[in-house]
Amino acid sequence: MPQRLTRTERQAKTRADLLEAAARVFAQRGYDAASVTEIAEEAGYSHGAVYSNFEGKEELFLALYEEWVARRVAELELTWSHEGTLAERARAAADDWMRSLARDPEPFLLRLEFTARAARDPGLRRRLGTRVGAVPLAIRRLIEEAADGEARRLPLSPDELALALQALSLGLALETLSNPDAVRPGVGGDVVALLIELLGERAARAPR
Amino acid sequence: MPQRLTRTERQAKTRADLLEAAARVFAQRGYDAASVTEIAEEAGYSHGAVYSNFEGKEELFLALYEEWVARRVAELELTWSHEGTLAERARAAADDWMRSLARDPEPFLLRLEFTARAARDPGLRRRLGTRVGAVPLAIRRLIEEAADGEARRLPLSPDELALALQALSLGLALETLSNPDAVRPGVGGDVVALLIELLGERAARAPR
Amino acid sequence: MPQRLTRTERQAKTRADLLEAAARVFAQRGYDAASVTEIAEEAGYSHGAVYSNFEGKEELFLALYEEWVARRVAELELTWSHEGTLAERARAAADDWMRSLARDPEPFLLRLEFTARAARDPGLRRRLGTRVGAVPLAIRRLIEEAADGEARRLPLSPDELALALQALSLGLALETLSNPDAVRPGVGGDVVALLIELLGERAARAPR
Amino acid sequence: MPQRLTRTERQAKTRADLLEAAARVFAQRGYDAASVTEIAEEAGYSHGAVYSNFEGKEELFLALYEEWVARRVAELELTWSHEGTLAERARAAADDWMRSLARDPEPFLLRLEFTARAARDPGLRRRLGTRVGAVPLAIRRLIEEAADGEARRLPLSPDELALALQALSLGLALETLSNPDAVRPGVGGDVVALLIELLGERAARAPR
DNA sequence: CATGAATGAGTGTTCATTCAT
DNA sequence: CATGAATGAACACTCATTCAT
Repeated sequence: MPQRLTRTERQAKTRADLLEAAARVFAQRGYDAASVTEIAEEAGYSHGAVYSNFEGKEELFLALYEEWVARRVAELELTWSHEGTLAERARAAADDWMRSLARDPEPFLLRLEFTARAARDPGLRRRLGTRVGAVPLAIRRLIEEAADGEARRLPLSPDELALALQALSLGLALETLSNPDAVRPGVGGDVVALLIELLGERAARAPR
Repeated sequence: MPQRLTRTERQAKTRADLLEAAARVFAQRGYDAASVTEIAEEAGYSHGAVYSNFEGKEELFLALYEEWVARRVAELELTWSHEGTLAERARAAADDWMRSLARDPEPFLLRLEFTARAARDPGLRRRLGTRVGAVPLAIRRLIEEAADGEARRLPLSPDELALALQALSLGLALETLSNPDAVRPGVGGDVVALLIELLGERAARAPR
Repeated sequence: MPQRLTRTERQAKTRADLLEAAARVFAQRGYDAASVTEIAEEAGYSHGAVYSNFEGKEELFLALYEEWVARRVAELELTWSHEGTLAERARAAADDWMRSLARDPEPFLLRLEFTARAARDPGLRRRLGTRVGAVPLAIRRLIEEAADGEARRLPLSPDELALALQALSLGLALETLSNPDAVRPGVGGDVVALLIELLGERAARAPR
Repeated sequence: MPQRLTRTERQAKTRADLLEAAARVFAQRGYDAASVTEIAEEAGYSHGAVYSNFEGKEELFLALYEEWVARRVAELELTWSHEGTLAERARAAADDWMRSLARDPEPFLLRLEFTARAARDPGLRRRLGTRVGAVPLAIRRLIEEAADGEARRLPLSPDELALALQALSLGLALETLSNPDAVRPGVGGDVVALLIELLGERAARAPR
């Protein structure tokens, strides 16, 4: 039984090892400065192993990024799953995001590198887009789910509310990176919660 | 008369020529792919001229970026200078920004590249920070100036309102680049104006 | 009946499939650029199959080259078997060679590559030599067979006449490849026939 | 005076050094196996120097090959310049060629490599062709010059005689490389001289 | 016999930068 | 100030080959 699937299992292990090592090395050096050889050696393989398991450096990165996005979405769903009003949940999610950024900014930094790169490479834009798009999709879904009694009446469609919240989060992340001192911890949650409360107040006064 | 200041003028001309060429080449290729030689030749010099006028490629870029920021601030001030309420001005500024992004995304793309790069290079972070910081500074100043009768009563300090508006703009820019179809033109202005109106409504109902 | 010799037959089939695929791929790409994997896949196997049936890439090529030489010799013999004088037969053979070169220059090109390579690799020289040598051998044999009444009296031994005819053919092939326009079709046959006629004329005037 | 042209002279020296080193390294290893770095180091420079003086490895080779061809043509003209009949001169030239091949086969081997390569690369074919073509051109010119009284009456145009002599030489070179034992030293001269004599004899008996 | 994961040798090229002129 | 020859660091990728299954 432990011998079954040996072939396949071993390959899966190699792949996982490489992804783990890639996470460390990309984080430390950035995409360009990270060499395939260093990643492979960090994982205990020859660089050729990367080419046996991925199309190349870019695909390795994209596979890794996909994992990060999935993890981010899972975190978001976990945070959101706690009880509370829409505003409370959104505040929690925003604070969560800002904390994750402070703890480990690398996925976001690498996203920035790749967004710039993708703007000059249509093929990459498509491949990156399908990964990156998962987060706003999840946000919209969560808002819609939470919206049974609440969000439906807001003077902003779930779509555009999701867009605005995501934009606020990304923008604050960018500002934090550019000038950490200018962004008070907690301001993200405050602004997000305030926005939703304000929307709620207007909805209350001017019901459809 | 045309010969006066020849020495200094000539150098200034070379420098200006190089910056102009750099703008074209960086925009077309991105920072890494733009070669010093190509920039110099685009300007009609040899690559050595770059090293006579700038410390190196990075300083050339930073000087150029400084110009872009100054231009962006000037545009912002111009847009803002039109009559109107705070919300109207903010909407105009946001729409203006999104249009400038659609027309010429390169300065923003290059900022993304450099933000990521700066996160791993403290010296660069400092040098980039002093340039990039000019925009949020200007936004805050404009809000404060416009706030004589209006903004002072808002339930958000000018500082944090400026931060939020800037974050919204940057975030929408990032989303536009990642997935152009997801960002309706005009949504930036709508959200920004809505936020300010909502703030105003609450202020009206709950005066300090 | 269709099941008989399955074991051996199947292997022979694989080997034959690989050789056939190798002919196509080597011809299309040249030796270096042809990859073992592409050859194997062209034949419908994995690259490992090549290593089960041949020592490696070089041996695969040499086996293929041997086939080409055998085919070339067979063609030569067929052409030669038509009735005629020595000069007529030689002309036909030369024209035949030049046509086969125009139709499919690859075997000759690969020979050039390998001749150069063999000059720096004694082991390869030996292995290539035994294959390549079959053609001049055949030429000499054909000349001798045809020489009953004729060639024996020529002022050049069959050996050296064979050498000269072969040299003429190879040299014209090389010139054709280097500058196709400089080599009129048919010039090969003309020169070869002329040489033999001239030899015959002298022999007639100055019998041994 | 020794300081004048320093800049230019120094560069010319570098270029010459690199060509000289390239001759040694290409000869020893063949084109593919010769690395740019080894050539540069053999000449006492960094590999970058190659790229300052030549477009790349291929251009370096082609420049070198051009020199070889020029030297070959010069040798040919020197040999030919000795007094004698057409047959005597052609014999001397052929023997000379075969000796130069025995002494230093590398230029010819490299030509074989490049002929094969050029057959799959039209751009290279053109660039190689202009170099290689110089030799047959010279042969034809020499024949025509010597032909005042003699060659004009031969039953073969100078063009085609040049072609035949060149083909014989190239073909014998190829055979020598493939199987040195099969090619008696001097056979080249013998055959070439015999061919011309035979042509002369027929011309004498059947004057135009 | 055939497969395919993993190995690891091998290299041309680009380009920012320096510095002598 | 501007030139441009020379430097040298840095790297993804291909592919023949091996070997466990």
